[in-house]
Amino acid sequence: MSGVEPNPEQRDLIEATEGLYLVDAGAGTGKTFTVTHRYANVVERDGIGPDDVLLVTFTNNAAEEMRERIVRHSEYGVRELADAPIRTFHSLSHDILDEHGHDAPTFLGLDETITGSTRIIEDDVVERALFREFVGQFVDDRPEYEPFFAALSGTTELLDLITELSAKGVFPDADGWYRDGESHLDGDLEAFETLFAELNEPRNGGSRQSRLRRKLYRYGENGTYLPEAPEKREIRGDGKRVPPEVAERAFEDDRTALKGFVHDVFHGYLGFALRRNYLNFGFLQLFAFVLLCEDRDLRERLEYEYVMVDEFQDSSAIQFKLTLLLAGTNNVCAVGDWKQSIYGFQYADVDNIREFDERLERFAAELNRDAERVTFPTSPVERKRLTRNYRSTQSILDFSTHALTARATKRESLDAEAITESITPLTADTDRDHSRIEALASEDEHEAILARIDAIVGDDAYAVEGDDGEYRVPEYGDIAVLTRTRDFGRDLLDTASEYGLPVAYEGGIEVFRTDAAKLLLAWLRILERDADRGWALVLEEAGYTVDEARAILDRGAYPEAMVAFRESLRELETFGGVARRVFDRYGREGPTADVVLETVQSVHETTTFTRGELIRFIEAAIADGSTHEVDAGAGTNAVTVQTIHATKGLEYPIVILANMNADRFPSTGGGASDVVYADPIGLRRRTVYSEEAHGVPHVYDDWRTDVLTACLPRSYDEERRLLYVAITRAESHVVLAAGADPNAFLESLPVDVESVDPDLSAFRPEDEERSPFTVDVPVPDGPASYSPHTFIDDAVFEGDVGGRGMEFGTAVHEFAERYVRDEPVVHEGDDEANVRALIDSLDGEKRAEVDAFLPLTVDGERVTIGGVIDLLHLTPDRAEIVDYKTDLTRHAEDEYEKQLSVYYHVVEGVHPDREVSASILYTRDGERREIDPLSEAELRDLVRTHRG
DNA sequence: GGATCTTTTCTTTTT
DNA sequence: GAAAAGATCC
Repeated sequence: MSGVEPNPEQRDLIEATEGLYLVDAGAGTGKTFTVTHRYANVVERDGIGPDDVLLVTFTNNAAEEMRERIVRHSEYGVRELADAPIRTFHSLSHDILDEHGHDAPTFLGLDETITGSTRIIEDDVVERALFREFVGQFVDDRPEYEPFFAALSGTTELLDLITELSAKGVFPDADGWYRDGESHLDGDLEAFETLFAELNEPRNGGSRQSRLRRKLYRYGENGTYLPEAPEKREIRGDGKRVPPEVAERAFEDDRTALKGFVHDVFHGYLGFALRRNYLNFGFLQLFAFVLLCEDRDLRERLEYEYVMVDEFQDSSAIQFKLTLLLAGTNNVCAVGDWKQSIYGFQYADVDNIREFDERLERFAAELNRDAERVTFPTSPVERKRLTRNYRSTQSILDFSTHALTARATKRESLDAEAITESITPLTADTDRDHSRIEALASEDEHEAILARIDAIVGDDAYAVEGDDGEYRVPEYGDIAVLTRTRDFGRDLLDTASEYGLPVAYEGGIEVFRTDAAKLLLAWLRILERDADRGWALVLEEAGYTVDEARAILDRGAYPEAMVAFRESLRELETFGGVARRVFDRYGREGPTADVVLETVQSVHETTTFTRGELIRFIEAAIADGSTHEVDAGAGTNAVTVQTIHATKGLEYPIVILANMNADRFPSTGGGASDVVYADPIGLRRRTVYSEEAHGVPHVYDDWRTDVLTACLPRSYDEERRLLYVAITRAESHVVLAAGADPNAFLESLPVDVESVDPDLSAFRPEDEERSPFTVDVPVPDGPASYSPHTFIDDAVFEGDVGGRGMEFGTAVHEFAERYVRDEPVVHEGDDEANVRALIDSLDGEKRAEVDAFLPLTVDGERVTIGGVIDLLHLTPDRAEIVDYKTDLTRHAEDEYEKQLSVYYHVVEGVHPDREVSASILYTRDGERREIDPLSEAELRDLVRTHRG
């Protein structure tokens, strides 16, 4: 941090108080220092007081820090600033609604009111449950929307959409969309065509097909389109690029019905929330925005003479607009750094800062369309920058900029020059530069990191600057390990505690997904009602095989030691006591177990939960992966482990950036939702519900949306910024660490990667893992693919989503596969029971998972139709194909017919002497239906029509 | 260089 | 199940 006196750039900004400013304040440039001084400078003017200056931050912590520091720099004291508007957008909105929001909903055509008792829902688990309840009612009231719900995979997706629209300032009113909301939903054809054209540019100077054409190779392969969908060759064209007219053809369609559906759900939910007397965080801003738009007097009363927004790169569209409505003059100052924008998934919009002028103008014009709401001129915008960095050495700063041009994949092409040009270079304040920037890769990444930490501590080659400015050797507390994912951090933490290294994890952790929590859950279930699901896990943990466990469960003859332990647990009075006893017995100590214990204890103290309710609480916590804050608590001199996101704004002498692995960071792949809202294509749906197809309702895929989403650019910019944020946390040294397969980032950074074989002899692992119960039956080896964790996961799964949920289809499939292969199977619901009954009823040989690819020749071209057979049942003269289906409405029946026909011909080829048949088993009602396979000629025709 | 096939992934967290 | 990277074939 900078010294007491501001540097010239800082001083310049502190004194430039009048007018519009966009400040590019890079990492470690003393931003908070400057902003607080600027604030102090403003409030010291005649006639200006704290009430005239709005200072917005993004977290309550940051607001508090600002407030404290302003007290130090200004003539105002703690008390005078206590009520000063130094706030987050959310708390500001909350206050505005508290005081003036009673009738705000009427502006959206809602009769309900906002009152002082309206709660804010903070827990999204709770909100999701409420939303499900709302949807239940909604479906009853509005049966005409049944088809839309049939084409959706879940309600959460719909709630996510509502959250996203709220953040982007698109909301419904009584009979349409508030202000210009609808234009956002319609998308922007022109912008889309630009995007399309860009992606459709042939590559390599015209000799290679465009990226878009390459992407559309899979057009139609993962779904069924209605017959009027264009064929693949029509979409892809026969040259190097996709025919340009495809853009408009895919873009233009009538989405009145879809928009109507989303409108009614959104509007209905707003009413529901208000009737239930709650708002979510997004709705706070939504109503505050509406109120400020509609109530001119209120707006004029609330307007501030000076507005400063910190961390502007984290703002969303609606927050930008709120800023404009709250500013009474053009004394607006937005401070931020686009390079540190890493909250896109929370709808932070990096273009708010990157294209500030343009957005400012556009938003102001939108707001002023029918009345003057933004009363000040939106230009000129003066730019300021802070370029002196008080945190890192010059070599770390130089290195960090390479992160922004690092390739995310081997083949990614980047305009490195353009990126470099947009970066404001930072200059280190210190002349000293002894930084070590190194990279290591090791098969045992955890151990390699721990070994490196051990080597760094006390080594003066990694000297760090002490408070007195003198170099000193590093301690554990100087080191932070940053990772992309929580999982990695948690695992590293566990490994570290095994070796007795002082490591503390800071941030949210999915405590209930840890093995410790699962063990506790198992014992609670045993206590409650000797539940098999509990015993199964406990037996497995003790080393019993699946068959043994099953036998024990069947007879209810549990090992004596375990029964005795159960009785000893029964005597304990508190949940915390039970947890402690369980963890003691299993030797689970360390931070993760502590958090489970603390959470359980606090649940006991703050609620009147019964044991059954506690079990359900833990089950719910596991199901939605809810996180709990882990308290550092491992003493002061410990290595900090954090996710990169959690580390924002912090700094450490030595940063180890871990988990630079190809399969983790950046993440590629991933699915897409059924309803898509994205710039510039607007609101689309991926699946279409059709009534008429076969006399039975069916769901079809929408070819237009498939084409449109293929055109949306896939960018790894935010991943690069994440890398940048991590590196710029470091004051003195940076170590990048990877496992056996380093990612492309690491390969394209200018650093040598050292292969490491960690020497762990220096570590003394704590006590060998002991089994708390002796195994009193002989233990045969499990099947080759047996994994101890599958048992645990399976046991938890059922509690998970009530035995169903998103993994439902996969679970049944997996069950069958394992059952047929004689692999461990514990969890069994109705669907699985159906499948088991079917398999049991078959004699002869059964095989699972036979890949089936049927090569056909269509119009002289070879096409391959692929699939996976769920079960192949062989008897001496027959080969029967069985396919499990869990949901009757997902696909058109002819799709199943086609699939099974492929299997049929493949199996026929493999088993020429057997009579081949194919059938579908609907697991939901146990019904079995024989399919009459299409001939190869018929398949050929089908391929010709669907072309996919 | 394009088509086809195989493998691997589906995060992050604040209000 | 869907998307995208990477490997392999031609």
